[in-house]
Formats: sequence, structure tokens, C-alpha cells
Amino acid sequence: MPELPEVERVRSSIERAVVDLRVSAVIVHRRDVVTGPDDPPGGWGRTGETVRRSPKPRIPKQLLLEGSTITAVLRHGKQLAIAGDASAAGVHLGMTGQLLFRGPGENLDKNDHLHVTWKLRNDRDRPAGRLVFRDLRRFGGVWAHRSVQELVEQRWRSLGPDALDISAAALGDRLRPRRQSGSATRSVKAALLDQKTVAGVGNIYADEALFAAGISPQRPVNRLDPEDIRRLANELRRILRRAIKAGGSTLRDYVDGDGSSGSFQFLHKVYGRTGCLCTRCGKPLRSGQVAQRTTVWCGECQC
DNA sequence: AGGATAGCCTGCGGGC
DNA sequence: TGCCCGCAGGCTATCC
Repeated sequence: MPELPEVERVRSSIERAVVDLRVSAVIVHRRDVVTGPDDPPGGWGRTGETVRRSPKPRIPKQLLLEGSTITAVLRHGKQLAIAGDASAAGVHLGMTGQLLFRGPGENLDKNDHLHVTWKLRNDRDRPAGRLVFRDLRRFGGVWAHRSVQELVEQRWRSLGPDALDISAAALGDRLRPRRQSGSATRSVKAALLDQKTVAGVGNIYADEALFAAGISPQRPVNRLDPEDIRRLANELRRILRRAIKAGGSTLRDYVDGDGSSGSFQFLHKVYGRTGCLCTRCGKPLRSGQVAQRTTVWCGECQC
């Protein structure tokens, strides 16, 4: 659910609250949500044939910001990084993840899917609240790194350019199949959801951008002309910016770092509106599976 | 190489 | 009321 606009709201709200504070202690309530710099990329014991929930090595607390002063909170696509002066923590919210700031008096239930707590102190060494990572379904996680450079190298380098300021030229370049192999061309929706094409787009904003650009989600990428790509890049940037202004889309779990929900869900033109009438032509919107995801579009306005 | 698929995880709403 | 089923969805591994 959190896509680029929601993650950007989390970033700015958290950054405002925690920059210049020092992490006096970090508490990992659930070790399997944390991945260390030398762990396998998918995390430890979380995948495939490996024994699930196998014991994993303890990660030194200094790698999870303990003792660091927070210098910035960064974002690329849907990924966050809390930068400290001695280490950096990557945070991915997945479906239901939340990064929340709580002031000194404010309480949270430790048993309520709370996985990591960073205790914060100000420059006079007084308690200044805490930052917590919550995640009901645990599709998200926290990545411990020695530095922001290491985090970017290991986790962000393989991602495409950030969708918020993607140019038509960059989008066109990324959409083009890496190698021409016969007729194997994926749909534009599948390409948009692929974080290596462009970082930050999920199911909601893919559908909204394709509707705004008048392009069918099923259209193969090799049948997009330069004008289609120009419109798609423009609409993508425009919708993401409007969504950030509206505080993002809150469907169920999403709130920003202060606990505020968004209102862009009221401005969706297609997502979640199967059978409703198209705002442009008045015909009912259709839905189906595209790129293995529930997709809503207008059969009249998008081709 | 890219596409389809399964699996991770929990809560909720619909149907019976 | 209560149970079962399907669905929601970001990402990775695996197989085709």
C-alpha cells in the first residue's frame, strides 16, 4: 500500500522529528525483520528451501544507529534510509509497515506488531521520544548498514530512477526491453511495477497514471510511441506530486510518521472503482488481472 | 531474458 | 454466531 507518495510523507514527517537527535538505544523486538549487511539479500531464513525462521546472527547495535546522531532521512522509490553519523538503517514498509515518531510521554503497545524501537535523546542528553517500526504483516523490514554509501550500493543501486522526477527520456530508455528477443514483450503495467524500470510505482499509481495518460495497462511496451511515453512520464510525475500534497492514499493501514492519514484515495479515478463510471466518458470501468495484479481501467479512454 | 508462479503474513468481509 | 475462503499487495526465488 505505501507507494512513493506515502513513503515521501513518512520521510518528511520523520525527518522533521528526528534529525539532530541521538539514538541512545535500539531495541529489536523481532529479530527476523532485521537484515544485516552481510546477510543474503532476501533476508535470513525468510525464503524458499532454507529452513524458515532459522537462527540468525545477532546484528551489532551500532549498525542499527545505536550511538549515532541522525543526520537525514532519505528516500528512493519506496525505500527509506535513516542516516546516522556512524551507521545507517534502511526501512522498507512493504504492505503494512509504519515508521512512527512518538514524543517522550506518548505510549505504544509493545505487543502490537512493534518490531524495532530507537530511543532518542536531544543534545542535552534528555529523552526526546522514540522512533518505532511497526508491521502487521511483516512484508517490510529494516536493513542495518555501516554507512549510507553502503546502503545505497547494496540496496538502491539496482533500482530505476525515482518516479517523482522521471524524465520522458529516462522512462523511454528504461521501458525498452533490455534485449530484443523475439516477441517477448511485457505489458506497460508490468514494466511500471518493476522497480528496476522506475522506482516508487505500485498498483494504485500505475493504474492512475495509465488512465491519465490514456494508455491501456495491457499495451505491450514495444507498442508505445514517443508521444505515449512523454504523456506517461508527465502524468506519473503530476499524479505523484498531487498525491504527496494530499497526504497520500490511506486505504487501511497507511499513516505518516505523525499518525496522520492521507486523502488522495478520494481522488482516485480508477483504482478501487471497478464498475463505477469513467469520469471522462461515463462508461463503466472494467477490471481484470494484468501482470498478476488486480487492474482497473477504462476500455474506451485507454487503448 | 523475461514471464508466470508461489510464498511470505495477517485481518477482514462475504457467504453459508 | 462462527467458520472457511478469498483477497489485499511488495518483493524474492524458482522454474519455464
